Amino acid sequence: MSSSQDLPLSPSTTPRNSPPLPSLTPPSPPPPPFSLRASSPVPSSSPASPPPVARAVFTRELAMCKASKRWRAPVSIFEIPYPPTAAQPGTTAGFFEHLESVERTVQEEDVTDIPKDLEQGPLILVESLNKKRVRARPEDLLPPSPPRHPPLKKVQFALESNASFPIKTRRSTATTASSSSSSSSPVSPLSSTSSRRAKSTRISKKIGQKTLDYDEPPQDELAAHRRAVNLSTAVNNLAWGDNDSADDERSSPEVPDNGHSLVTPVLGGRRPFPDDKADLAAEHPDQHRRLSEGGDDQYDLSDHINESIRSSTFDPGSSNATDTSASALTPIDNPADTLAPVMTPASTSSRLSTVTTDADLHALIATTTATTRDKATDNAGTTATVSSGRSKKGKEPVKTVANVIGSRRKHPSESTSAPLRSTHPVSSGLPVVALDENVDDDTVVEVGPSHRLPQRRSERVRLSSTPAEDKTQTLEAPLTPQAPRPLASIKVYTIPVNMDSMVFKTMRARVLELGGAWLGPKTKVLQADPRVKQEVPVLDNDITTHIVTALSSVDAVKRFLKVDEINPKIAIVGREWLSDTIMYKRPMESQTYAIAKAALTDVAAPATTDVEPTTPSPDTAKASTMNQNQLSFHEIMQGIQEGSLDDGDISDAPENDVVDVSHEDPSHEIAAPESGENKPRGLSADEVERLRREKRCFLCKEVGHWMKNCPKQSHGTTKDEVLLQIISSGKSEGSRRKSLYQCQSPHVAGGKDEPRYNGAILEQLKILMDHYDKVKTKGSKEHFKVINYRKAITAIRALDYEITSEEMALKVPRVGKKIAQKIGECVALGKIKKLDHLDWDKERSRVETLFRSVYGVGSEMATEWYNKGCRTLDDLRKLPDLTKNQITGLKYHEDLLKRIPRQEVEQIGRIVESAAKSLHPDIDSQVTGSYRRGKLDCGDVDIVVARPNIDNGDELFVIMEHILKELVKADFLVEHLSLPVWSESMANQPHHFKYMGICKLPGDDSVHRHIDILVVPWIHLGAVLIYFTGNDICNRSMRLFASNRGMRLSDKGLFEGVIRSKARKRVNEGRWVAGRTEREIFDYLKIPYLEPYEREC
DNA sequence: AGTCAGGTAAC
DNA sequence: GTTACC
DNA sequence: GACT
Ligand SMILES: O=c1ccn([C@H]2C[C@H](O)[C@@H](COP(=O)(O)OP(=O)(O)OP(=O)(O)O)O2)c(=O)[nH]1
Ligand SMILES: [Mg+2]
Repeated sequence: MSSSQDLPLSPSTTPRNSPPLPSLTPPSPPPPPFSLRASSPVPSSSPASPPPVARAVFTRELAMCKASKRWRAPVSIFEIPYPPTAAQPGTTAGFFEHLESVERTVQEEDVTDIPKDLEQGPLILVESLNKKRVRARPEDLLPPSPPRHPPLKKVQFALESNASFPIKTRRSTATTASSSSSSSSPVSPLSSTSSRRAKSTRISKKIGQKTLDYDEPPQDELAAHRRAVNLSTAVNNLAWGDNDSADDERSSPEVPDNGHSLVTPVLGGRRPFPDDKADLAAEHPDQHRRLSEGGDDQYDLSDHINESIRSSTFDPGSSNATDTSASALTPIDNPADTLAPVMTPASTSSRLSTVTTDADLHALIATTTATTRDKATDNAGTTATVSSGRSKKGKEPVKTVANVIGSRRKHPSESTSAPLRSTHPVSSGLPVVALDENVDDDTVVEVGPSHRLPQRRSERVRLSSTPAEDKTQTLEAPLTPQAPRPLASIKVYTIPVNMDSMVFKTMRARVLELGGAWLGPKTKVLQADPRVKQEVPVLDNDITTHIVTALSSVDAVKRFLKVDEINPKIAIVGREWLSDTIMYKRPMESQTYAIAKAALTDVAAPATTDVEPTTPSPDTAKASTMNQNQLSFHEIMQGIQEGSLDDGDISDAPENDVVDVSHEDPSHEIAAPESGENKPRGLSADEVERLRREKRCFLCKEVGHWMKNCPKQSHGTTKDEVLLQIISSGKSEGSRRKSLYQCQSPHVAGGKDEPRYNGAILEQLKILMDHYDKVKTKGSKEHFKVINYRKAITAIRALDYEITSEEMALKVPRVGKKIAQKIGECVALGKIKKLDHLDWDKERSRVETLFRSVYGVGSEMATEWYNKGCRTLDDLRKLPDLTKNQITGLKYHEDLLKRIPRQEVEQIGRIVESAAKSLHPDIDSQVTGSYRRGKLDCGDVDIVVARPNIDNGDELFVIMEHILKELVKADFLVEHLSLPVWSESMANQPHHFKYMGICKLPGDDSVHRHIDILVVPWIHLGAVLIYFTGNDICNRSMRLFASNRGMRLSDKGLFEGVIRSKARKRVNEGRWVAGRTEREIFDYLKIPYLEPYEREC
């Protein structure tokens, strides 16, 4: 059982000091990147026993914690790091200092090591945090991926599964709205037809608007639109009181429930998968092992729950720990810890995996309720004696819930919708970076030799050299003007429409520098300028090689150029072609970036960013159109009408698709794992390396980043960071790390007190900040002012000493002249002068703050409404133009303002998890957000869901759909704030689905809670965890850090080779380089790994 | 003087 | 394109 | 408002 040996420690699990490099580990079968549910080495803690290494870490950190006086054994580990109110002292400074120190490290090494590597060819130097170096092949840097075959299998399997999941008969009636009180679920089965989706889009909109009149709402109307109603509509109506109970009856039965049939005797090693995906599991046993082994037997549900509660010590700390199963299986070392009512990752996940039926889910909810109540009785947070404890109070509710559930459950056979079809060929591609395959070979670039340019040389171009020569470029001599002219063969005509002017300008500059010719407009005229069209240069059909545009169709291009025909030899490509061409310094293969011939819909809007990389097939246009039609989750579920594409979609040559997918994926901005790289496949390893180097130089030279980066890399870090480091290291002796733990000890007792220093200062600065926040958040400057106040406040809060003078304050990172002065006043006079002459309208700020506390109401509307005379929430409720979210925000205003105790967060987490697992036991979930950072209470519940090795949108959407359906059915989700959207283009690509809504645990006295659920691709999990764990300031800092190095960090991963205009606006996508695990990203950025609790910046 | 993250959904 | 939110 |  204990499979600790199976789990190569994932990078993330390992302590900072530990060596293992993630990417290098995996031999053939990629190791399970990690488990969502990481239990980890958090500072104190002695959760379930972790694998050896992790254990060592535990021990070490535990020792540190104990060293700090305040350590208390039996308490939840989170209480230690987190004082109730304040973030731990030292954290802030620590974070920045952290980045700062990283910068140094990077510089030193980059300069010396990299060159060396280059000489050695294909190898790329990778440095682990602990300075341990390892050489890895480029592909090792990429997500380990499964090989060429698996992907194929995946696809095929998807197809098969489709067959096995016959599309449910979509009883449109299911869409009906029901009263919230009623138990039925409004959710209807999912329809998988693509065409339907397309159609439904519009319908839903209509309906959506209609729902706004919920007050007087014509049930008839609802009935009329029944088929088209989407989930949100239904639910909202339901919540608002509209109801159609009759539907309940109908819909429930009709909804087939796969969950049921899927249930399989769980566990026991490689149990077969419930569905057709079994073979997939077989292929990647590792990935499935974790959960499979989690529990060998079916547990009694209540036992699971109790167990998880009892034994839990959910360690939010570790990120993608792979030791999940290990910890799950290992006995708990310290019984005392088990008292903490924290969710145990391991135990929970493994055990919950047995929860596969509705009944189980409901039972879980019921049990949860009981548990909750018991705990409420208990001293929160300490003991959760579920078994005996929950008797009276607990039972009653449970029963009730159970009954309800029971009735509802009678239609367990409803099924989850069939997996969405992923086979559509057209949908498989997105802007492709033509690197895969042999770029060199296909050379093709239609640019056609025929139009080889004469000598129309662009400005500063020098003699050209082949791209290959570029490789000579080194850090030392990066930007020689005599650079080669790799783009000498192209003459581009770029249409500025839908492009940012700075981006346009930057692209032009790059093209000229690289030897290309620029035939179109030299600048982008402001849209407002009506003359824009008149200034468009005439298209030269003879010499132009490429037309670059953000327009969505060739027809649109013709219209813009005012021409009837365009020389077929001219490649009409999306702007991605140009940015990639610039990035790689070689003409990309045009076809990949070709735009649609014609748009079916005239909506040629935002095609800008993602031009369909369609192949010149007739389907192209269709595909792009379809992409524009996004359907809400709901619409799909209902499978509204019949669109014809449906069949075509499904029947589309599966085999070809399979093949295509495996090969095309790499082209996606987020390279498929198997592609081996996001790096150009057709390029030799050294060329790849060269590109990497060039990127730096490139950036430096052109964009201006280089100037900043270069210096940084060569000498110092940015001032901010250096300063911080010096300061922080100077003042609080023992490294920040230490301070981190140190801070935990002093004041942090579990209680509520906030034993922090500088209380008066913090309080007054907060008032000022709030003031500025109210005044006008958007006026650009005020916005950042508020952010900086927040940073300063957080930094001060993290201090472990009292500030006694202005000078002293000035030394604190992120406290500048002005704030230091204010602090000086505060310590000297007891009050910040400014507070006295704030000429602000106190009433206004009070009211606007109140308004803004309503979900969906921001500063703009708050101000507007105040100006209109509104003063109370009731005034707002009467407004006619409220959005749906504002309506629900008002409806649950009181509840939503309440903080959520960790314990409740865990309960909610378990419910969502069980819903997810009821579809597939190996689906994993983790509560992130402030919970994972260890906060004692949270503003909402943030949950991430993923399934090992599942990356494509279609499959993920099914998971999301299933979860929502189950939770709505269980009356757990009572209102939707934002629903996941589906479009055909997501099918074969990684895609994130986000749900935001309001949930409520069973029980009359339970509070409505805001919940966010993300269902994400496995390969993006690390990036998502970083993003969703936050905090926001930490995210922004890391992103800025990446940005300063020509990279980009988002929830999709870490990208390199990102080009930005002078205004710092991004010009291209960049190449995906990391994202599977958190550690992978930290490593690539060369930032020492930060545990979640260290991310409270 | 210019930067201050990057993304999504809803309208 | 704006607003609000993560 | 802090920092480059
Ligand atoms: O502007 C933002 C807001 C949030 N996030 C990320 C970080 C954050 O941790 C996570 C979840 O957001 P949420 O609003 O739930 O914040 P939280 O950190 O979980 O705090 P709270 O306790 O208020 O939920 O999303 C961002 O990246 N940028
Ligand atoms: Mg949160």
